[in-house]
Amino acid sequence: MGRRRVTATDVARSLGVSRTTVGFVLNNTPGQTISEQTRRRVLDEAARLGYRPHRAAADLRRGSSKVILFVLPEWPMGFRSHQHLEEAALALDEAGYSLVTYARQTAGRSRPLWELLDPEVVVGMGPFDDEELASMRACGITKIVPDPEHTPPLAEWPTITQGPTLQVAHLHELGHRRIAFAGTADPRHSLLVDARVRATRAAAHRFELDPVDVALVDYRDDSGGATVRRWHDAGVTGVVAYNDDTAATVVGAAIRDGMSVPGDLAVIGHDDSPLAAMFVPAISSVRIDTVELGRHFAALALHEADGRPLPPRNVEADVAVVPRESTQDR
Amino acid sequence: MGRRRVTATDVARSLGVSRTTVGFVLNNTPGQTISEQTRRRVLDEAARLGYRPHRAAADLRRGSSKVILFVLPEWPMGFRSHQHLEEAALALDEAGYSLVTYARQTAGRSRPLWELLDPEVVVGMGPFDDEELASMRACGITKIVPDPEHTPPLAEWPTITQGPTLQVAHLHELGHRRIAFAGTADPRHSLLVDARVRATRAAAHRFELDPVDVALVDYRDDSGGATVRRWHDAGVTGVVAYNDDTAATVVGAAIRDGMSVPGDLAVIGHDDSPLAAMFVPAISSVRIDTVELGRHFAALALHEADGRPLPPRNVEADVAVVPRESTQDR
DNA sequence: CTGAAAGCGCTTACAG
DNA sequence: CTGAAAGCGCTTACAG
Repeated sequence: MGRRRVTATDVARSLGVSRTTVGFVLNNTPGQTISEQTRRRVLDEAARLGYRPHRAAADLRRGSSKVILFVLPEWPMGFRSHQHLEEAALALDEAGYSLVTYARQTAGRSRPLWELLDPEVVVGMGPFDDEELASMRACGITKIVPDPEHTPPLAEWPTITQGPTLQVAHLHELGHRRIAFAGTADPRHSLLVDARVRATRAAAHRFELDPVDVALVDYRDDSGGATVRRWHDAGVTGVVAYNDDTAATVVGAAIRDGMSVPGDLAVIGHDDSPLAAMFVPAISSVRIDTVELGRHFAALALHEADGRPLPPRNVEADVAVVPRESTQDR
Repeated sequence: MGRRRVTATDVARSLGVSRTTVGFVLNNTPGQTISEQTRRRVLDEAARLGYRPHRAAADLRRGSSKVILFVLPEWPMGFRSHQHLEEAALALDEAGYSLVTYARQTAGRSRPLWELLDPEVVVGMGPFDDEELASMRACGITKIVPDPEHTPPLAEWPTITQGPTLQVAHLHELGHRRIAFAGTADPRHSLLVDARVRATRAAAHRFELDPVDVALVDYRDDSGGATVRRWHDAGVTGVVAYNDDTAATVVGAAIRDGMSVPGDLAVIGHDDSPLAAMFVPAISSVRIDTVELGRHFAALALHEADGRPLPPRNVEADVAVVPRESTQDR
């Protein structure tokens, strides 16, 4: 039990071959001509002894870690978004890299994971702020996705704009001419709220709708009620909500205020979370399928890591409206 | 930009002192007598050159990683639970360890993070299954919390039983004699559902309530509706829900079925998530404050890592009922 | 087809 | 108060 770890030297000694040979076999080093018999013997013996390469030693020698760090956005991701991480992990695994995901510790003063892991590439699912970039550079990390020098604003990322565009299209189709946007007051979301506001306004403009009023609501106070009354008085009939939580806040406020949903106010959320289906009335939403997105991020990371060809840019996610009671009467 | 990394040798050479001295200063090695002046010069020069220790080299030499890995439970944690991770990270940071959190990749076949990081201790927020334990042991990881040999079943962890106990007490206080338990059909939650069912039954027994019927509901089908009708026919008047999502499913089903909440059926959730406050009617819940829990886990980890005194066991979290409309009429 | 050997950057016992 | 040196386990150029 408490015996020291098995090293490649142990495997070599036990077999009477050299460490080098063992190394070549275990690393599948190209350009070497190890007899099939030796190869098998090494592999079998390594398995028998329970050999596992010592990561620190390999990293030290290699000079790099084979780790790719995915930094999750500061806004809590919808449950569905996690599937694109799985996709990315698979793609990177095949390429010999390990994907580690990192949720920023907002409050904690603990050191960011990139200091600890020496990742070869750091991939952000949203932009990095200056402090983070400085910290990465201090660690000698130069491979950063998206490229900090040429990151377009979030509001121009196609995967960000697709959802709001569909939300507006849905309301437009149902005959709404004056719509409003409801965001959350939670500051972690503010970047994304901003981006979706812009996308919503752009879409409304394309559909020649009235100017879009924007309000931030908080489920813990009456901001929802006040907002809903104001919108109603101003002739707003449709609401694009930042996400399903926000949509629920707006719908809840409207109902508590005696309005009918969707009669007086139609509301569409974003993410198609379980909440949207559970709510009474059930909340229309937008579902984003992000499997392809995961592969895209993995490809970007590999491009940075070892110069593989760049994947095509501007990937569009697979997006669909999920119509429910909050926009359409049964 | 592209210059190679700064090593401790660089710092020593630049100052005309030995590597050893630099090492002693940088590691704050106890029992050494470095002059304050030298100490300052080393520290300043290291900062000026932007020296950062090479983790892989230090790990290799030290023979250990100074990493403690927290494995998140398979059930998605409530947003509030993350605060105890922050607490733990702080406590460990002070002790010279780094905390890394790891969310199991359920679908992906990617390798678990303990293979990659060589953590000194792996801490689970719930029990590990046999496959995981085998994988850890194959990696030479022997320090595992909770101790796989002596882990009481989840249903006996005080932090698990407190919530259901309060839920039952709340319904009992309101005069309910026949209650039921609603769990989720989502398999990721099944362990925790089980534990809470047992705690609920135990509490109901203590209060001398009628036997507790248990049903699993799924917001995507009519299981909620069928369950609610069955319970109503059986004289059930109060429902302990596994969490707020489940509570919302039950409340939604009851309302859609024409029942009144809490008149015909009182429902209390668990976690005090935003959803509980947003729902119409607002859902009573149980709030668990887990800050102390974080420190507790950190202390357990440090005990394993370097033998610090064991913290007192059986910590109770700070728990409170948050009464809302779903159990009490306004 | 296989082996002897260098060296990654660090920590730390040992010797002044 | 400070330094010369060993060695952690690995990868890989080089030499047979």
